[in-house]
Amino acid sequence: MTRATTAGRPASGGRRGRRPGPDSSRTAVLDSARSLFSEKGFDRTTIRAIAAAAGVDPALVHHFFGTKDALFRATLVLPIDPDTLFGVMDDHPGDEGRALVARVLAVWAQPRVLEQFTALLRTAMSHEHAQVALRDLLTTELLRRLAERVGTVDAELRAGLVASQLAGLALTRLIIGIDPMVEASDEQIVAAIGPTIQRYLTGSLG
Amino acid sequence: MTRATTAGRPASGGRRGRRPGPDSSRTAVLDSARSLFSEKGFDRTTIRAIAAAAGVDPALVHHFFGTKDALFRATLVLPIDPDTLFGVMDDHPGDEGRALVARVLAVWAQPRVLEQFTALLRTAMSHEHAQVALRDLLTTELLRRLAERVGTVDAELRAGLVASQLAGLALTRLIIGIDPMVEASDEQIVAAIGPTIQRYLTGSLG
DNA sequence: CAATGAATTCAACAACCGTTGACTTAACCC
DNA sequence: GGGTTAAGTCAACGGTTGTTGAATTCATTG
Repeated sequence: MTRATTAGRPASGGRRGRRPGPDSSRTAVLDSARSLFSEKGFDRTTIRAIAAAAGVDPALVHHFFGTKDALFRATLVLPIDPDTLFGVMDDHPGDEGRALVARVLAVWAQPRVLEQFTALLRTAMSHEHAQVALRDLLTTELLRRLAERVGTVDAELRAGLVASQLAGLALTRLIIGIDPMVEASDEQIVAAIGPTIQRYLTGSLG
Repeated sequence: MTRATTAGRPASGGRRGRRPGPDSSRTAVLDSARSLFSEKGFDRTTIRAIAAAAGVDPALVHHFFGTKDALFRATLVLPIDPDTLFGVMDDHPGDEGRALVARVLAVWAQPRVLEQFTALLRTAMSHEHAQVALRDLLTTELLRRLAERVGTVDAELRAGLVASQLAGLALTRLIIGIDPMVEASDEQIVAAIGPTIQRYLTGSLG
């Protein structure tokens, strides 16, 4: 419960000046921004809407973060430790695929992470900055580490295939909402997609 | 070469009134709109930019299509015949996965189709209309027909899994541009992803 | 060749957006 | 407790956007 203010619309009564009490309205702005960016994407989210959701004046957003792009970037300090993500693979030799999928689903279950990830995914579709950011994130953080673990000649292609299946899972399950993918249990997803990842990692691609 | 005008910026010299010659500037607007929607998505594409690319006044766009949403919808008369898409599966019994992937790649090779598809995908990320449109397109046109062909009890989940891998392929290869996925040849993609689709269709999901 | 209608442009409106600068109030430090 | 600094608001500017209505020119038909 780090949320300050009741997140209503105007300010606390319309008064001016500094707020009394433990005013962490900076994090309130960040939370509202994360939520709105995640829900509507970058372009359809206005600074005024963020400010209103945080119960704050629009000018305060600029006071804290400067520009809208900067606010978006501040939203994206990702709490996903790649080593934690891939470390689980070491614990299940021969069954890395299922382990990785289960891990990914567990990570997406964290609301904060889910919001950041969907916001990045949504924005990356039409905003060049986010597109580059997502590509770099996938390439350097994900693909590179995966390729290192695989070690074979076609490691990069294998890592790309893994990314493609996981990206498609995110798209159909989190963003677009294809019914059977949304309603399927985590266990069903792991059972269905795990072997695919396993084959992309270590199987034959011929 | 159905394109009219040289697609410059203003009009033909700045004159008023009706243009002489075979005025197919309506389709010029449609082409420009398709191209820009595909490149930048719905929100970041302005009617003024579309008009400029078509060498036409912004007001003409409204004269033809009314609202911006209507123009977008007019852009989306999809030339993908689902039966043509899935018909290829009948010709390769037991190898439907590879056949379907190859077919999908061939369809994406058509510039017109590629533009419409990427525009829809980009816009579906943040625009509710397009999101519903894409979901319905996938669900009724794609999943339903796929499910009919599969016929088993878990047909819907299987169709959803197919959609997830194909959507991820589109995302990484067409939109975000993950290097190994872009540079891979069609044959490599078919060889790698075809068996995945095959397993989702007819294999064991346990 | 006059008349009708459609194609096309011009100019502008109203709304909204991101951003800025001046101002006010509270918290904090010596 | 006075002074400094940061939090917070207000009002407004300049730009862009979707959209509209009137005016103008061409194609077409009788």
